[in-house]
Amino acid sequence: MPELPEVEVTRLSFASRIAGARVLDVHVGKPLRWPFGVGLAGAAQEAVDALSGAVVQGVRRRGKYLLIDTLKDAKPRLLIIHLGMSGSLLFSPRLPAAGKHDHFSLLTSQGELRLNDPRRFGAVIFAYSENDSWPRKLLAGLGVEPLTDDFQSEPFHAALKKRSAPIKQVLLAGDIVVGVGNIYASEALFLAGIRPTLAASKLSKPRVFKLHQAVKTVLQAALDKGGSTLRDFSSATGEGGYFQLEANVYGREKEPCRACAAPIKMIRQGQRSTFYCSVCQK
DNA sequence: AAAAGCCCCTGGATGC
DNA sequence: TGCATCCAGGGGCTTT
Repeated sequence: MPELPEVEVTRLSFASRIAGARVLDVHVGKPLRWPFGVGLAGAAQEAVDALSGAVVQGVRRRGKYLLIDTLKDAKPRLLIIHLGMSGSLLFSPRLPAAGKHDHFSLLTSQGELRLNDPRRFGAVIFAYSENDSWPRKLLAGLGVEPLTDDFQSEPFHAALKKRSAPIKQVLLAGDIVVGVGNIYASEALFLAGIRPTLAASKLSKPRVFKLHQAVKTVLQAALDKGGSTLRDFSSATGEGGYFQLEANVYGREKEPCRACAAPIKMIRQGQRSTFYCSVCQK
C-alpha cells in the first residue's frame, strides 16, 4: 500500500500528538517481516525493556520508513516502522480491543500507537542508533528524498545514465530516489510522457528533467490529497486518502486515457503491474 | 555492479 | 455455496 505520500500522511497524523509521550508498555503480536528485537542479543525482551520509560522526541521519515526517536536516561532509542504492503498505524488515547491483524502496540502516556498489518510484510525494528547494523543495512542504500532540494535533475540524469533496466523499475528500486512505489511510478511516467519500458540510460536530459518534475508533482499532489486509499490505507486518525480518484493510468486498464481517449494498457514488469498510455507515452 | 526472479503472507475478487 | 486461481500499495535475498 503505502508509498511516500501515504507514509508521510501517516507521520503527519500522529507525530505532534505522540511527541513528549512516555512509553508505558509494548505489545508484540505475530512476527512481521523480522521478529521484534532482530539484531539484538536479547531479542524482543531487550527491546521492550529498553523502550519502557523512554520519552518520544519526534517522528521522522526516510523513504518509506518511519523513525520514532526516543530518549531514556538521556540516551537515544530508535523505533523504526515500515508499513510494507498492507500496514497502517492508528494513534489514539482510546482504541478498541486489538484484532487479529494488530501485531504491534506502543502504549504511551498520550495514547496507543498500533500497527495493523494483515499481510505482515511490514517491520518494526528497535535500535539504539541509526548506525546499528540493522538500521544501517536498511537505510544506507536509500536514494535521495524527492520532495527536498536534495533531488536535483542533473544528478538524477547522471544516475539514470548508468542503468540499463526499464525506467519504471529503476524508479521503484529506490536507490536513486526513494518513495516512488507502484502507483506513483506509473503516474509520474504518464505525466512525463515516458514509456515505462524504456531503458533508463536512454532518456535524454530534457526528458529526465521532465520526469524529475513529474515525480515531485505527483508525490506532492498525492500528499495534498491525503494519499491513495485503494483498499485499506488510512492515516493514524483513521482517515482515507483521495488521490486514487485522480489517477491518470494506475488501475485504469482498458479505460480511456484522460488526455487522448486511447485505452490504457497494463503490462507486467518484475512481477508488478505497470499502466501507461501507448499514445501519450513514447 | 547491476539485473532478474523468488519469496514472505492474508484476503478479496473472479470464474467455474 | 464451494473451491481454485489470480491479484494486491514492498523490498530483502539469492542467483545470474
